[in-house]
Amino acid sequence: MARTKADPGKRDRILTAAMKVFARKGFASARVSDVAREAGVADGTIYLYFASKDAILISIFEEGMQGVIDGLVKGLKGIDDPRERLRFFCKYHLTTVENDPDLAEVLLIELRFSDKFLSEYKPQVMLDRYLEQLAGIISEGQRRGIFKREIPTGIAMGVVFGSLDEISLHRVLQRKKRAEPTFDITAVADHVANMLIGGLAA
Amino acid sequence: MARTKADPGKRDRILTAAMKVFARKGFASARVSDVAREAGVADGTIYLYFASKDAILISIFEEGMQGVIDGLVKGLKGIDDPRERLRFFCKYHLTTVENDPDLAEVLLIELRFSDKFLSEYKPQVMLDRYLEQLAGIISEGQRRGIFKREIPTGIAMGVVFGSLDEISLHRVLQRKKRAEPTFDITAVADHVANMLIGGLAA
Amino acid sequence: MARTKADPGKRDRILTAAMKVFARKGFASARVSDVAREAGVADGTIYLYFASKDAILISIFEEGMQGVIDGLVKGLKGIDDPRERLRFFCKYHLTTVENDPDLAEVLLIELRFSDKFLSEYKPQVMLDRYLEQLAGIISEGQRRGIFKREIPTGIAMGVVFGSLDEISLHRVLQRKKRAEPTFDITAVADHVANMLIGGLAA
Amino acid sequence: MARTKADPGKRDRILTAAMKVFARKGFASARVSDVAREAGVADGTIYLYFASKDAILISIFEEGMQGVIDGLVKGLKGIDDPRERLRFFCKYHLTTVENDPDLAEVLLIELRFSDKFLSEYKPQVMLDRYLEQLAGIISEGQRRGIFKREIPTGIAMGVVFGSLDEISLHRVLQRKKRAEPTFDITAVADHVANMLIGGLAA
DNA sequence: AATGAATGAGCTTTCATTCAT
DNA sequence: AATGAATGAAAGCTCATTCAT
Repeated sequence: MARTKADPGKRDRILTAAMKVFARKGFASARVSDVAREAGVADGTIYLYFASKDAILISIFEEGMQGVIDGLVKGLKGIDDPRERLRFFCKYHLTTVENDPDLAEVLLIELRFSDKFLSEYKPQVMLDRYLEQLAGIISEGQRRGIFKREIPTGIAMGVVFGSLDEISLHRVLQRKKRAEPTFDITAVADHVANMLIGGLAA
Repeated sequence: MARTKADPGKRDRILTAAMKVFARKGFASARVSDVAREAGVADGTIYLYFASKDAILISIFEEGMQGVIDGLVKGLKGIDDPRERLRFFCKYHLTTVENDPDLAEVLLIELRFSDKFLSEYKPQVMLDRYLEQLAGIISEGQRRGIFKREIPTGIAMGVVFGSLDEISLHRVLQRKKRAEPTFDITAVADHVANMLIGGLAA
Repeated sequence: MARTKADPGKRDRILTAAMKVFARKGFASARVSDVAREAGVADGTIYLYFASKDAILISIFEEGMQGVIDGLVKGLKGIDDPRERLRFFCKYHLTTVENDPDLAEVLLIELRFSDKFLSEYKPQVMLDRYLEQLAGIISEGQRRGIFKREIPTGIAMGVVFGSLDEISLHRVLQRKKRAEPTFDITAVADHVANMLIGGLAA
Repeated sequence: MARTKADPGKRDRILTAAMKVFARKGFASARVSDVAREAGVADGTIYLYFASKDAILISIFEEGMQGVIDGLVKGLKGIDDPRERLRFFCKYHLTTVENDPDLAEVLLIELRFSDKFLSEYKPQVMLDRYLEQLAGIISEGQRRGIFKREIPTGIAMGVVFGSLDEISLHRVLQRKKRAEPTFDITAVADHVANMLIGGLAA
């Protein structure tokens, strides 16, 4: 029952394969045997490392988000100005998506809607830990009088996160159509950050 | 075979039921018999009005988006100032989602990712018609020197649409958890519009 | 329950339509609604004249075979020489198939194998009444010393009926491929009769 | 997906079971689950060896006819006199049917009418390869002046094949009614061959 | 530990039959 | 008598999961 000490490299290979397959076909339409083929293992082997198809998705959520959050927290250390912290958040989000689009797609899409088919799992929890960081940046900026106080923090968070999400997603989808992106991702991040900082500036 | 002159009310009932069910469980996880039960008809009846499960989803896309676009275009008529046009876009988007959250959820989620399981259907086309309106608002504002010219239109669109999408989605998800929304939707729309206009203002 | 005095012309139209449809697609693959459309009536109307899809097939069997047998018996009246009676049998069989290929196809194919899907119906009964005539011709010829006595009557019947059946079927299938038949049907009948009479002649 | 190196015995067991079931109920009325039960496997297992229900039937056609044709060709080797070749053809046909009546029934019945429900498959091709052998026997006999030249070869073929087909079928159907056959099959073959040779003899 | 053939529940879809109009 | 929309019981097929090897 997936409580095993087996080759940890194999567990990772399955997880990576699953990201790729779930990103390509969507979780519900992906088959376990697709994941197995992609990982180069037999169907049954999957079940030595994961209890079910759902469990694979959940592992991607937990471990993927954890990695993303860790990187974010580390990057924010040492930046003080809320404007620069916000700019970093934008850059971090967009480059992370750019660098691991399969993980990004699963996190951005499947994670958010997984409550539709995953009963008993609260995916929001991991996402909230990510958003907490953003909440901190904005509310601190407001406290310091750098960001407008009249805009409710939750709404500002929605604008920031939504912008990044949409732009990430757009690039991911473009990439699938093999379209060459018009702008370099850091240029995009600066434009977005400028616009958001402009909108928030007191 | 959808070759029927029958009770158009029944076709609508099926479509409405399908929206509800697809919104609740996601298209891939929803069963045709769920839709039938929700609509109060027999499973087979569905197939008198729609050729397949996919065809139901596509009808929701086409007819739903068409209604949304028509309403938007009509509402924008008579507004001249790009700032006010943008504000109207925000309000329209958010109230539309608020008023028909099932339709919104299907359009926002399933429409965008349907290329993963619907072969041969290009959902993006309808969505693009909606986004064209937004593109028009922003580029006209830039032309008139009201909005910053240095921000690429496509990126600004991503920020606007992403913000609205995220906030809509957030409210839809909150509603499912039966949480009382903190703000009235028009208040939210104004905050969002203010922030976006602030970010864009030349 | 199909016990009706309604328009007998309509009953016939349904029967004729059913022959056509069953001939074209086979009984099992034909749909009742195909028959209805071909007959120009509503699906439900079928059930005012026939108790079930099976009942239509059985009616074709019974009424079709009865007509064929009546014509055969009438034609044989007045022919005395067993060789000429056999020749007439061949001609009659082949021209009947040629003139009403839809009926022929249903009788030749579906009737003979209907015990596979029609429980409780003995199709052989009607066919046996037809074959009885052939049995009479052959055994009388043997009795009179015109046909070989050493060949068992049943086997001779099989050869005669099988020949005609195969050739009929072959022509029916050719017709479907819209191939022009090489020989006129009466010429074919004469060749076959000659060969069979030659094989039987004492 | 039939992409398997698995137990070839199982594939054969499914094929044999399918012959039995198709022979008993007809292809169209037989259910895949009937075949599975008869073969002693689960429904899904069928699909590890065959892509569809149709594919099972086609495999029976191809492999069954191939075996029959191979046996015929081998048996005809070494026989020179067209009369003896024809006699062998009769014996071979009738004993083959006698020895594997399920296969025979599927080949004789379903193969010939499969164009009614199998789109895109030309079953006639395999049957024609069998009939080619017969055509060769008859036309060679005619060339040598042993068989009547005035009878068109195609018609003679129809008589020969139809006779054998009818008699085979009759025995198959008798067997189903558990009636004891009156004659040994080789005796029948000799009677038939005598009659046919008599009819053809120059 | 790893395999992959086998399983069978559950899905979409079809179509003979019914029945309110 | 006639209609045809509606029904719902199957049927073919898929695929997550199991388990003998």
